[in-house]
Amino acid sequence: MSFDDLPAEAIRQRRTSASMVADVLREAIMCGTLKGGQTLRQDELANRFGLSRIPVREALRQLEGEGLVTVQPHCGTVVSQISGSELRELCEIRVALETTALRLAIPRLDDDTLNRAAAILVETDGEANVLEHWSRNNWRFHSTLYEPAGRPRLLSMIKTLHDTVDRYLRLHVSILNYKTKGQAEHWRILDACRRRESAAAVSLLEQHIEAVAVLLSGYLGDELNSAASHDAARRGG
Amino acid sequence: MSFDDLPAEAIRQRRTSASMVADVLREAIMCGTLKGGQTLRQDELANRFGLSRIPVREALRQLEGEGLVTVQPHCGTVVSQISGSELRELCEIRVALETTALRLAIPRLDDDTLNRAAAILVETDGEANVLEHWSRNNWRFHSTLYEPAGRPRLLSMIKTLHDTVDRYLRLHVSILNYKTKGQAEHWRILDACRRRESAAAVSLLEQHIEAVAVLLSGYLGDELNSAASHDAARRGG
DNA sequence: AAATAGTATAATGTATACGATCGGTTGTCA
DNA sequence: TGACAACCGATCGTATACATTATACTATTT
Repeated sequence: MSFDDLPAEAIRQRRTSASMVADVLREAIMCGTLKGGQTLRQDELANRFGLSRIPVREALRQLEGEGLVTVQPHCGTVVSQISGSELRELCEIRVALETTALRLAIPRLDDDTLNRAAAILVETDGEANVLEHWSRNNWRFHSTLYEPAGRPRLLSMIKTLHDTVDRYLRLHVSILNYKTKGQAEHWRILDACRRRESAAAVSLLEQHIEAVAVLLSGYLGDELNSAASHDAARRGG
Repeated sequence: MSFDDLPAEAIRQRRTSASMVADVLREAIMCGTLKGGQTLRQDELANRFGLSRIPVREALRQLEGEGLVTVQPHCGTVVSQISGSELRELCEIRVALETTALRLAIPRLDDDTLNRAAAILVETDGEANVLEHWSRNNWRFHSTLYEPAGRPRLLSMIKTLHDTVDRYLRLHVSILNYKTKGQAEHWRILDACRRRESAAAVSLLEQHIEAVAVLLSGYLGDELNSAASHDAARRGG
């Protein structure tokens, strides 16, 4: 993440500075460079980017709309922090949406798509355990299976959820421990897809996402587990 | 929607002008006062609100983050327009999420909640066919059933989807034609919930939302129907 | 000594002003 | 006559400057 020469880059790419600031901050939040709860001072960001506060403020507003930060009037902007129970919820939502996508996609999966998905898994098996590579290939695999469903909005929502969960997975889980298990699950899902066994594939996918939730439970602890047992505690107003 | 004295109102409510502009514009877009495809000029909005363009720009950025408008650099901001196939997609997503919410909620539905849901339906049956009342009570009924699930993020996502679909429903569908059918479906869903018949309730809910999609199909026409038959046409990059 | 009011400082919110970009129009040239 | 280039108005994007608000510290009072 380079904070330098942003205005020049903006001009080169024919985009506004505000958009690029939003991109950089979004990436930083997703990567964990900017951690949840951290407050963002406009002046500091503006200096760092070599801009005035105006485009920085607009970027922050956009990120607020995306739910990545919370702007508190006169009190600064803080990076959104997700609680354990919310993460578990996001996994539940992922199950609902991703199983829908997979169900729609399976009848439309052609050999080319299946081979591309397999190639991604082979590539992931072969390469070093770099966090960024794993995250990237993880999403590439999932989205390859979902894309044939032909549901762009659904895919976009899934990606947002996936990224958010992934952000916490990166911070709290040792990738070395998870990669083997995760990859094995990916292969099983792919096999079920190959055999066009929709119910089996959906079930495996559900377990796969559920496993992520459990993994996060272990690291984020009590709040998550208690939420699972008596989840009526957090009723929305 | 009053565009006047917004700054004074902002001070009174201890909020920023930008937030209030965002609220007013969001409401206007949701109500259909600002129609999809319409371009929003910053100067005009600023004059109307009695503000400079700065808070207006920030409001637009926030709405962009929420997906309600699209900011095209140097070319203005346009109110997002949803195609028929996208609307159909949103209904599919609603089915996935709302059935999940209802499944989680049914074991937790107590008599008080069921009575409140029934009261909303009785109230709706009794009152005049005013668009706003119907929309409002429609959401009140659904959310009353989902809230006991204790999933605030899920509920929030459902509300966003509900509002978006509702926005088009209002514009294109005569409420007089739909209210009777919709209410009848609501009563059937509530009955299934009363009997704690989860599968039946979920199935009825699915048909209820599906009916909305079909209704919109009728009004938005060809694109929607073609999307249903060969939906791979719109694959996302 | 503790609590409260007042003040100073730092950060945010907004207006004004200027520079940059886009779209349409006009004029010229082939 | 058609196509292309230069101009102009309108609109957008950003920097600067000022107003407002919150926080922390100090001083005074009880």
